[in-house]
Amino acid sequence: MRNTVQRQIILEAVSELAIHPTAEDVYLLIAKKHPAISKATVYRNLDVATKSGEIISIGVFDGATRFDHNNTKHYHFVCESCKEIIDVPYFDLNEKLLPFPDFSINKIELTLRGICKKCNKDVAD
Amino acid sequence: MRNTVQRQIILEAVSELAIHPTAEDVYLLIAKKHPAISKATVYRNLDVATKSGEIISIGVFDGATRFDHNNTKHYHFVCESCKEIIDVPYFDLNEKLLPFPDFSINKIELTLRGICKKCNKDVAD
DNA sequence: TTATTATATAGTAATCATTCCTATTTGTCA
DNA sequence: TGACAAATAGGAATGATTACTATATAATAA
Repeated sequence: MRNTVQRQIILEAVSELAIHPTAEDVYLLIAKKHPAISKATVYRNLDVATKSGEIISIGVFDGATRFDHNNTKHYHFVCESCKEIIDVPYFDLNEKLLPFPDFSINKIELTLRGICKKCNKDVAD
Repeated sequence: MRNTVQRQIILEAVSELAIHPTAEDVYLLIAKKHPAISKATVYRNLDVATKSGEIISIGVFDGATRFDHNNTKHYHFVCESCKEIIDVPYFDLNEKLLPFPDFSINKIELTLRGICKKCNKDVAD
């Protein structure tokens, strides 16, 4: 894997956006300062970085894949009202998964859906 | 909601396919016996049935949404080798989620990824 | 440092999943 | 049975992503 300028810029953009951007989000942010970087390069680099574990890809809604610069173990909460995706701290599920020895588990994806604190408050107002 | 012939046929196909078919899978199965049913009708009915809770939609990979005739609470395991999607029995996570009172949770989506028993055996051979 | 070479890129076309659109059909209910 | 709103068929349009190809550029060795 070659260390290209584009690759650096793309990964920096994922970190800068922080809040689980789509490939399109990343492309749009980059395009301001680096209009020559093509969308295909953004997609390819996000894919490569996901496979190498530098970032995480999550599929939560709308079809568009989202990317997470936080590559440590954690889960996600999606607010059905404001659509915000909030990181949920990791907790261990080993004991819960003991009853399923047939599955050799490499990865656990947990997505909670509901209403976030802020949106609940809005309703109360 | 009107009870159309197409609707019945589509929901029967989801049950018949059982193993988490895509809209395309459903369409192809139906097309054999009912070539006049359009793909748009398949998509629309799968969407309506998902919203009414008759079936469940899951997004696991490939971009294509998959549908589950089993509309009871349960989780999924995706084999990274054979790509099979296997239902995992429901287990309660309430105690694990107590530390997150800010989230008003309506739905829990848990997807495990790894290698299924059958594929693990194949490697051993 | 320079030449070599294989990999990455830019730009665009193509593909795939899904939704939209509209004339026509068909459940439903009076 | 008739009226009408809702659903359908079929195809066009959209949005996300991948494929393609000529060109550019990291990496490596001389």
